Amino acid sequence: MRLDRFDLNLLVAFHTLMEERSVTRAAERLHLTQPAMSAALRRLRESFNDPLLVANGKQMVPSPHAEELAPRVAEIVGNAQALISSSTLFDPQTSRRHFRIAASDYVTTIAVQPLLAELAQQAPGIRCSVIPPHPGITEQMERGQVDCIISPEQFQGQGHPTELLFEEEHVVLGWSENPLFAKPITQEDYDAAGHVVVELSNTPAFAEQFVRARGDTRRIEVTVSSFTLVPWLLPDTHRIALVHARLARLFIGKLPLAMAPPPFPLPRMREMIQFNRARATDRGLVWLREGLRRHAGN
Amino acid sequence: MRLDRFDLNLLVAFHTLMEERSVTRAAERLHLTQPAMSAALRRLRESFNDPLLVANGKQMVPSPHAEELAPRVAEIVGNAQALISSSTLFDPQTSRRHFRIAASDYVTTIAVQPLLAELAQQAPGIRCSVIPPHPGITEQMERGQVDCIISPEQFQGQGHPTELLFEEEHVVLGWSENPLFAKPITQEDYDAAGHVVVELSNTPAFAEQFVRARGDTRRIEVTVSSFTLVPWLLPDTHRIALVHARLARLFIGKLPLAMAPPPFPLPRMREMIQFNRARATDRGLVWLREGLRRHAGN
DNA sequence: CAAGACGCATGCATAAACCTCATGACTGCA
DNA sequence: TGCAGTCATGAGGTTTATGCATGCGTCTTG
Repeated sequence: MRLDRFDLNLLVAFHTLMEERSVTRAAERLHLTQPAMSAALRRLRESFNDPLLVANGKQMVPSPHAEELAPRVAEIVGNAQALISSSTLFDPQTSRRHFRIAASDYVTTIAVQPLLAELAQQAPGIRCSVIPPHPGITEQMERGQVDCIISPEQFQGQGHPTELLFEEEHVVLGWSENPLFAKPITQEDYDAAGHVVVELSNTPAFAEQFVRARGDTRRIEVTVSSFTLVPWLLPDTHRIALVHARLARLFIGKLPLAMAPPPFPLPRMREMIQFNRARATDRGLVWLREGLRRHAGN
Repeated sequence: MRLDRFDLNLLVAFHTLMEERSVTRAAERLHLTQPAMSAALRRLRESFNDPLLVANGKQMVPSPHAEELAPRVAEIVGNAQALISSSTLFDPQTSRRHFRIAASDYVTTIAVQPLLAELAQQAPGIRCSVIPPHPGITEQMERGQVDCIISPEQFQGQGHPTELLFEEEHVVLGWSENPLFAKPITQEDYDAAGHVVVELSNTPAFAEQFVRARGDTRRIEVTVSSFTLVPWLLPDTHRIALVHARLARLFIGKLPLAMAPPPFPLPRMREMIQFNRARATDRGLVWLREGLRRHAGN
C-alpha cells in the first residue's frame, strides 16, 4: 500500500519539520514523542538520500534539497489535509485538533470563552488559539495558519465565504453613580462627557468609526486596544464609553456600572465569521462555526 | 505522524481501488495480498464513514461519495508520486516498479528486448509492459497510464519533452536467392518488384510515407501491421521490402535474406523517446531512458 | 438446477514496522 | 564547570503486513 515503498505519512513529518525547524516542536505538533520524530527524520533522510535538516548549533538548518522539496510537499499535505478534514467524520470527543481563530477580545469573551467552557468536557483533546485580527490576517488564513476570522462585516476581506455569527447593538456605559444615567442621555450630555474609546492596530472600532463620521466634538480621555478593558476604566469616574450591549450586560452587576441607550441611532453591528473557501466543508470547522453561533446567540 | 489520525497511505489504496474497481486487482498492482487490500478498504470505509465501493454482482461500484473523492485523491497521489520518484533514489536491483512503454514491435526488438535481457539479472523485480503507439497515446501518457512513447520524430505529439534515442537508416531486404540483389538495385527494379509494406493503425510507416510522397508505382502485394513480421514474408519469393537497417542485420544470417541500399535517397529516421513533462526528473524514468539509449546505440 | 468458478470478507499465527520510554551525547549559556 | 535544551539511539509493546484457510454471495455452465 506504499508508493514505491515510500511511507506517505513521512511527508506530514517533513512538512511539520520544515515549518518548525525543530524535531522536538514538530513532534509536539503531531502528538508524537521526540524519538519517534527523530526516527521519522532518519527515514526521510534515507528515502531522499539527503540530510534535509542539519543541526547548526541550536538550530536545524534545511539543506538546499529540502528547500526545493518544501513547497511541493506543502501542497500535497495541504490538499490531503483539506480532503481528509472535509470527508472524514469530526469527533469532538476524541479529536486532538488545534483550532486557530482570529478574533477580538470582545468576541473571545462573548463567543469563544463559552464554547471553550463547554469544550472542557465535550472535547477534552481540542486546543484553541485566539490571535488578534490585524491587517494581513486574510493572507495568513490563505496560507492555512488561521482557521477563521471573526470581525464586523465592514472589516472582512474579499474572496472567501463569510457567515453571520450574531448581530450586536451598542449602549452607553458608565459608572453607576454617574448622574448622567439618571435620565435619558442627550446628545449634549454625550458630547460633553469624557470618553473611553477602543482602537485596534490604529483602526478605530466599529462604533467609533460611526461616531467620528457624524462629526466629533467629544473629549477622548482614554484610548485602549482592548474592549474588555473598557468597563474597568469607568467606575469612580465620569467617563463614559460606547460599548457592545452584550459586553455591558456581562459587566453590569459585577462592576458598579450603568447603561443607557445612545442619544443617536447607530447601525446594528453584524459580526461575521470568515473561513478559507478551500475549507468550506471541513467537518471540524463546520462544528466550530456551529458552536460559536450557538454561544453567541444571545 | 498522521494527519488527524488518517493514514495517508490509504489514499494510494483508494486511488488504485477506484482505478481497478477490484480488490484483487488493486492488491496485485500494489504488490499486496487480497486480504491486506480488503483490510485497507475496511479502514478507508471507517475513515470516510462511507461504503466507497459496494459489490454489485461481480463488480465493485463506487458510491457517490467515492466519485467525489476520486479526482482529488488522484491529484494528491499523482503529485506525491511525481515528488517521490524525482527525489528518491531509484535502485534497479530492488525496485518493483512496473514500466509502461509505448513502442512499435521494431523498437521493442531493437531497444527494449536487449534491455529486458539485461534486467533479468540487474533488476529482477522490475516489470515492463509494451503497448503499441496509437492515436490518443499522448493523452494516455498525460493521465500517467504510460511512462513514455517511443516513435519517429514525425509522429511525436507536442507539449512534452522528447529526446533522441537513436537514428536509423533503411535498406531494401529480400530473399537471398532473388537475382535483384546480384547488382545494385535501380529505381526500375524497385518499382517493378512486389512489395511488403507496414501500416500501423492505418498509418503508413515512416519509410512508407516517403516512398509514397515520391509518387508510387509499386505493386504492394502484402500489408502487415508488424515490422518484425516482414522478414518472414520474403524468403522463397521475389518480394522485397524497405526495412530498418538494424532489423535487416538482425535477420540476415537467421533467414535466407539479402539486403541492398535503396535506389533513392531516404532521410535518416530519428527515433525519439517522449515522456510526461511532469516526470522529467523521475529517477526511474531517467534510468529507463539511459538503458534504452545504451542498447539502441548501434 | 446443480456444480463450479470467482471475488470479497474474515480469522489466526507470524513477522516487520513503528511508537513509547529510558538513556546517552552534544551544544550553548550562566 | 554545571545545567538546560535538543537530537540520536537501544529495549519492549501496538499496528499492519503475509500466508493460509474458509465462509458467503453471484455469475456461469453443463
